[in-house]
Amino acid sequence: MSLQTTIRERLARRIAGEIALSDHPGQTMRVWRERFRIPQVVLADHLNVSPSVISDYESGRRKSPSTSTIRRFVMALLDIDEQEGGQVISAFVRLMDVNLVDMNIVLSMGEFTAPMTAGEFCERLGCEILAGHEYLDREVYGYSLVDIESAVKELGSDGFLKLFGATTEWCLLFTGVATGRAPMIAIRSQEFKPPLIILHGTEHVDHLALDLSMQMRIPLGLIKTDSTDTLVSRLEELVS
Amino acid sequence: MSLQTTIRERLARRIAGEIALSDHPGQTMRVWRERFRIPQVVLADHLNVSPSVISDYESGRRKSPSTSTIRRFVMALLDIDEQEGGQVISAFVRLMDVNLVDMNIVLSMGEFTAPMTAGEFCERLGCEILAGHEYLDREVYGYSLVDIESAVKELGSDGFLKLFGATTEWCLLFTGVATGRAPMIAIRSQEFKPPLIILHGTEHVDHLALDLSMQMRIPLGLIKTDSTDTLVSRLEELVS
DNA sequence: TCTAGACTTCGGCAATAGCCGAAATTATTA
DNA sequence: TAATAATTTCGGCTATTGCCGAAGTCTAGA
Repeated sequence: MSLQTTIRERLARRIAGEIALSDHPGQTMRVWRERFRIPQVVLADHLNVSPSVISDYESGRRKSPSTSTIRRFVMALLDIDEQEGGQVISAFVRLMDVNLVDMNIVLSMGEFTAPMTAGEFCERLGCEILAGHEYLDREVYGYSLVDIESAVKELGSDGFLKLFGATTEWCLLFTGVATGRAPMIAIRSQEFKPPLIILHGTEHVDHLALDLSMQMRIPLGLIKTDSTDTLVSRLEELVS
Repeated sequence: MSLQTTIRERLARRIAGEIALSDHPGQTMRVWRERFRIPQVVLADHLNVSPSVISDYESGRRKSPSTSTIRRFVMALLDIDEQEGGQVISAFVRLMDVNLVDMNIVLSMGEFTAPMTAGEFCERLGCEILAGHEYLDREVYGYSLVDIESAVKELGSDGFLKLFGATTEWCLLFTGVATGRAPMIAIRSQEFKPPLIILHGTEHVDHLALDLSMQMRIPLGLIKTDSTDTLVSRLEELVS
């Protein structure tokens, strides 16, 4: 069994488990279908059913789908994604080794359909750039939104290593930030650096954080959006 | 959300996912119920159904149970185990951080209902003792059977650390062993040592492995059983 | 504004699931 | 060996699911 197969099986099991345990399995089915960005008609076609069948499930008409329905649903998501290059599967692969999504450390992540520059990304997010203006033409391929408090509590240094290694070429956003220095210090000790760092959850960024940003030649942004949920929504809009 | 809750949720999702994805969900339900060592009558009573209902599911009379059935089943397993001290949940907790069971690194594990000495464990397994006879009175609380080839391929040194840290006071068995030196070298570099090491998969153990065993003061056993599956079965008999 | 695409709603029907309870079988324990 | 406990089998009944297909709604794009 290859590692790739193991990862696909683990992702399948993760998805199937979430659906099976959900109080609203239909809603959870929709969440995952939307994460895979597969239209109902495409999924229905793949499963040899009418699109209304998918809609009936997702809308909750059937309160308790059978296990065979779940299995066919999940396998279809993975098969279709693989036929299209495995984009979503690979996004999850990057982070599953240290179970970041499970532990609510990574609140949201996504790969852009086309890369954009750090400057363009900040502009679309309405993000204030504090440092590293001269590096804003770097390309960014995706983002991970990290809850710094959970990360510090629950990850050892090897976990941080994997977190940062997994997100090379992706913007790292940190929420729940106090001064900004903790994530910058953590990143400084890593070999791999993200192309862009964005902080969220504070009005004031420590000048040490700014210094580290300049020292590492990583642009540093700040979002003062009030709510983490709002930030998650806006980020997810950028990848849809 | 506490870490403990996270672990329980992850275990629930793991179990539910396995059942939902299985070609024979009833069999998988039985496998997990037996891992939790819960009789059908106890589970039925907890779920307010007749024992024949559980038997019907597990025997495959219903080919495709609904998600609500799976959810109730899984939650009942966890609830009953918690009412009895969380023995099975804690056995899984020890190993989930590095996803060893997922990756087929740990092929089997179990906690004894009562601790036994290293000597007694070896005797019940029909295991030849190569070294460390004077340490055989140490108590052993459980076992983990590790596929050394998978472990070496897929674990970094931090993974080994967690593997060995998690199994303190449990016998470590290694299968797929060639000479025996690799696991001994790996263990030598760890702070925590198991009370007993047993090798499987070779007829001859390298004398360096024996030296390391004596140096670390860990009894070393050897099982020449032909089949890994047979070993798994016999180990599982010891914890039932 | 119109068209196309995506999704929803819902009636209807066949198939299957959920469960009871009785009787039988198998396994365990005293 | 006998009693007890655990599990299985199966008929039967009600409830729900799986799915079709038609018609409708909403959104996006030309």
